[in-house]
Amino acid sequence: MLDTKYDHQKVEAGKYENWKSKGYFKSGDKDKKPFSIVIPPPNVTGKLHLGHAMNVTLQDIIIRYKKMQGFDCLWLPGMDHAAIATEAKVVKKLKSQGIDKYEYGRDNFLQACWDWTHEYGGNIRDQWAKMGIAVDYDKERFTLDEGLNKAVTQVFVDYYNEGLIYRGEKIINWDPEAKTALSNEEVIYKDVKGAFYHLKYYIEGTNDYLDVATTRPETLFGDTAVAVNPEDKRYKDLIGKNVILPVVNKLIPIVADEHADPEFGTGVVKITPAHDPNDYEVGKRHNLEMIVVMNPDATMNDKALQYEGMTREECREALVKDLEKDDLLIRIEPITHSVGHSERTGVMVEPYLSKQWFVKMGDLAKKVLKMQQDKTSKVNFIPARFEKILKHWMEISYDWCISRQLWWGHRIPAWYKGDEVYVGTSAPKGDGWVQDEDVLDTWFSSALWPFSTLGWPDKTEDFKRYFPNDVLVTAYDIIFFWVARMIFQSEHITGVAPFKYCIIHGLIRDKEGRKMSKSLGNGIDPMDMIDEYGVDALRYYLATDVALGTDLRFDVDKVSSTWNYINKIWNASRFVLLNIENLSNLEFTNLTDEDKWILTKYQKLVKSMTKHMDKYEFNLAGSELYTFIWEDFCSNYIEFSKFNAESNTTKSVLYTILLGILKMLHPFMPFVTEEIYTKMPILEAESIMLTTYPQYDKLLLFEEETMKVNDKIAFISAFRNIKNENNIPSSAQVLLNTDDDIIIKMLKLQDSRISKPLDINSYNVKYGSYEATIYYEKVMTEEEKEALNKQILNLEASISRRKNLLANENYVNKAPKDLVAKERATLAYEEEQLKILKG
RNA sequence: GGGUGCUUAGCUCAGUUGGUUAGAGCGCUUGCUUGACGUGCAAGAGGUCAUAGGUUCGAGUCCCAUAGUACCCACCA
Repeated sequence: MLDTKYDHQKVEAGKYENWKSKGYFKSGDKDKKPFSIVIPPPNVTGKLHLGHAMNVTLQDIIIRYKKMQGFDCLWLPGMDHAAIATEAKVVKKLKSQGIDKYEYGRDNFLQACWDWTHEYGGNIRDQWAKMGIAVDYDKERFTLDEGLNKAVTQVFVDYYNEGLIYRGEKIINWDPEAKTALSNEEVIYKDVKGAFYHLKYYIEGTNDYLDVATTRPETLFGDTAVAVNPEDKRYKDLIGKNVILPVVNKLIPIVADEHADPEFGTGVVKITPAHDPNDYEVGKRHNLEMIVVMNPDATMNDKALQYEGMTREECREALVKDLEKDDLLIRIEPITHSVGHSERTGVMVEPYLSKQWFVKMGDLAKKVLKMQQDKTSKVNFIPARFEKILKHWMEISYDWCISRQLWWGHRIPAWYKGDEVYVGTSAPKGDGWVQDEDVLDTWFSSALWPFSTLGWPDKTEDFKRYFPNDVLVTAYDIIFFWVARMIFQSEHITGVAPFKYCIIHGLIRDKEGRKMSKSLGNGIDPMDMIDEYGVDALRYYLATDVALGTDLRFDVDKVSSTWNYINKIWNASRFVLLNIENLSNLEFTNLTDEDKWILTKYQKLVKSMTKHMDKYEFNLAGSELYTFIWEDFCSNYIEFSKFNAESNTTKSVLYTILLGILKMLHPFMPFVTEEIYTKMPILEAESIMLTTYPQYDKLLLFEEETMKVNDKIAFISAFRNIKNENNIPSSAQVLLNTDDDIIIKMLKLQDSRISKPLDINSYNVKYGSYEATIYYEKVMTEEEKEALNKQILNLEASISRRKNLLANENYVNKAPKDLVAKERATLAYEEEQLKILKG
């Protein structure tokens, strides 16, 4: 039997291990229809935060629901090697031991990364277990395991042969801390305080100068031109002439280019093709020399003359001082502008001319846009609006820089010998070939995740059975990084979308709506929540508090009130179990109106729950279930059942409803439902995980009785209202127009019922066919009179509104019939009420 | 500059294909040791659904405009 109190720690203990060891999470039953999800792989060295908790909860709800509906569910778990993130951590760790990465050497370093991976990967698995997620551990993958390495290499080679991957010297985003290239998506723009430095670029052979404004004076060593707009009248005559580059004292041309905006600043731009993406384009158009002025660690190189060896910041300071001394500085104008920073290391990104590998995006993106136009082939986003983010990215997509100057990752399968390049799945024959030192962007491998995890490029059974995936669940901030890339990779490589539905949820913020971050110290560890309130409460809250795609403001009080809800379920179950202990066979003869009422409500609930679950409307599913459990089942049916406790039929109904509730709750709160389920006197299977989801049966609807009981409940409520509002004691005598046992017992009228009217003031209560007169004399206070008047006025207004409505032929003819009928009934009720109030 | 949300009760949020006195949790008021639960029960107060138009018999819901707010993308020499 259940304890008197819900104890989440006790309930959760041991269950996950049991499910896992019994093999309930495993996929592969060929007699069933397949259903597959791949988990968004968390960084192997990371720690699950609330965002992950929400993400895996939603997936687990889907998986458990589909399992109960008879699907062969594969939920494939795994982790991401997270190239730059992991490498940064390992570098830091080695550094703390006094070891330098480069001195340590590639092989040793990689060994250190693997050690780190094995040490931390277990943490994630422990946290998954705490969350209770039904992933198939037999299928677990790692983005850097042998099979995925094979897939990555194959894709690289194929793309190269198709001309979709190329190596070229271009401006890329350089992270001087990690000393690697980054993709545009890995750059975060932040507003920082800076300045426009207005410098004098003297025009050759004159004493005139151009006022050139720059936020980055230290890059002037790489200037190979200044540009003006061809339409700018101020400078038209100067086009083709030269200016003297300050400090360097060399001549550079004045070129005409659209890039220079006459409206912006002075209309003159210095062109540094090797350190600015726009200038790079200008440089290409005008065939300008491209001079890199920095080392990979963003210190100045020999092109910076006497400033060589200084950092960017030191150089700027010293240079500005010197310019001022030489009267080459006009003024410094403070501004706030946005500057790119590395997502991982946080340092200012340096636009940097460098030789890298790229994926040519144009055609791949177009193919995705085309695929999305076809309803049968597209990825369906839920909510649908997020498809626009995908489309937008596909429209603007620039070539993707995929090489990283790191060691922890998939090594690029390219070998060089002099000017020769060889790209292949294994090293070329012959001597003198040297493999590319670089590895691939971590997102290159995760982009293949939906099929590489299933054995592709081999045509494995798993690949044939579980690809394309049915659903992918992720947050909207990852659409650019991951979702978009999975889609174009899959479209090109397999010819189809990687998944049919892409479910997008929001981010978790703190109670004030701020992002959770280390610096603010407002982060909440899901494991702490689980300790305090239990994982069932956390899961239910995360899945049902907000609509899909909306950010959630995390409120501990709500987790706490979810705990109360579970406690309520626990106690209701306790009551039912106490009453059906000796139930051995189900019996549905002689159903009372109340039995029929709850069975009907239950059927309607099943229908609507199935609809919501199928549409991934978990918040709606949650609240309907909540209302049914708390209002219909606990407040009403359980109370009714107390008057019929010995009946085997009542017991059977209690059992049926409780079982159904537990099943429908199970995807949301797996632990407590399992605990209660196993205490039921009749079991469908040894675990609730193996039971089937309730099926809607329209033959079990009893509309007439349902309406009758609805009236009874409304009548009971109206009676209590009158009693409460008027402070009528329980001893007041009551004349009832019905012998209904439920009404009498619910209102506790057994002793105060009378059979004839009394000749004193009375209160009248009426709903539907039920009517009561309560004999209790009381003088009204002014306040009460006022309240009564207000009530009367409201009623009169409502009645007249409703009369107009029902007099409107358009409404009566066009509106659904049952609605019109309901309106008529309400009107009748209101008129009765008015009569009573006017007394 | 382009885009996407949001604005509903004191707070945090729901609100299915438009259907007529708008829901929940928490908070608030009143009463209650009712034999599953005081982590509870019963009753209640509280909203001109941001503003202004339009479509419709009917708008929180659809359309247009405005304001506030948040985020994304681009630009920022």
